Amino acid sequence: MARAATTTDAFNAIAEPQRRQILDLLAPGELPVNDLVALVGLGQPQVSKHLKVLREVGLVDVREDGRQRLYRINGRMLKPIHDWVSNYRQTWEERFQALDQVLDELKAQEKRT
Amino acid sequence: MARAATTTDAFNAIAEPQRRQILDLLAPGELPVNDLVALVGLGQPQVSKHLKVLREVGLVDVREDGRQRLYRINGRMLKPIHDWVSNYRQTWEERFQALDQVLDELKAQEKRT
DNA sequence: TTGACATATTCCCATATAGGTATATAATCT
DNA sequence: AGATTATATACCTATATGGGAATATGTCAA
Repeated sequence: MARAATTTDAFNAIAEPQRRQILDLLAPGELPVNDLVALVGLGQPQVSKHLKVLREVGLVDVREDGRQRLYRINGRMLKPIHDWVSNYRQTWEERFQALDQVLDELKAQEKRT
Repeated sequence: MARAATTTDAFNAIAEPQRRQILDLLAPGELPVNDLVALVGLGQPQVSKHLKVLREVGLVDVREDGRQRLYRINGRMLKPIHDWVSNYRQTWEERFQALDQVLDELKAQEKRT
């Protein structure tokens, strides 16, 4: 068996750095394809193909405007990733937990005084 | 160019569902390979190969114990993913959008008065 | 030492990829 | 209609993949 298709889910779609960059560029607001082409260092067909992948997993929506296609982000599909990764937050945030505890104690003390 | 190697970074490594499952199984605590083989529906060589990928991107650590290798999770490498995804949280948290709207209205009203 | 157990490695194969180039489709302008 | 612009699609190629099967490596036990 080969690797799962990039269009399988958001996990596979965002494994490609260029596609993450495209999403980052779309974050401030919708953009036509050619603007993305100018911003990403890639040819127009390549950008269109990345956009197709992002479309198929629902990470972007398109709107037609004359001969342009305005792409906009739809981050809802990132939630599963966020949820999954969040389960491991404590693994890298132990220090923060300790800090939180200290802060809580300080707060409690402050209240008492 | 082909797809980036699975060992390129955590993004690529966790695109594979079986590898996410392995991490989930390791979440409660370290496990030897054979336990993982029993829990995942895969052959031992396959599991070993997935573990190799996870090792190479630093998502798991190994400890030798006799003839067993005890694998343990190291979620630090998930933080970049968490950070990147978190930038899009507002996209799926409607409450924030509603809140933003309220704030905008308040601002507009404030200007008018 | 011989054998059983635990894990890693090698070889095989079908498949999807990312980027490149050329072309198709569609909308707008002259 | 013909030319130009904006985007999508088709085709090509090198490459890494994930699973299967067989085998290698290493450790313990009798």
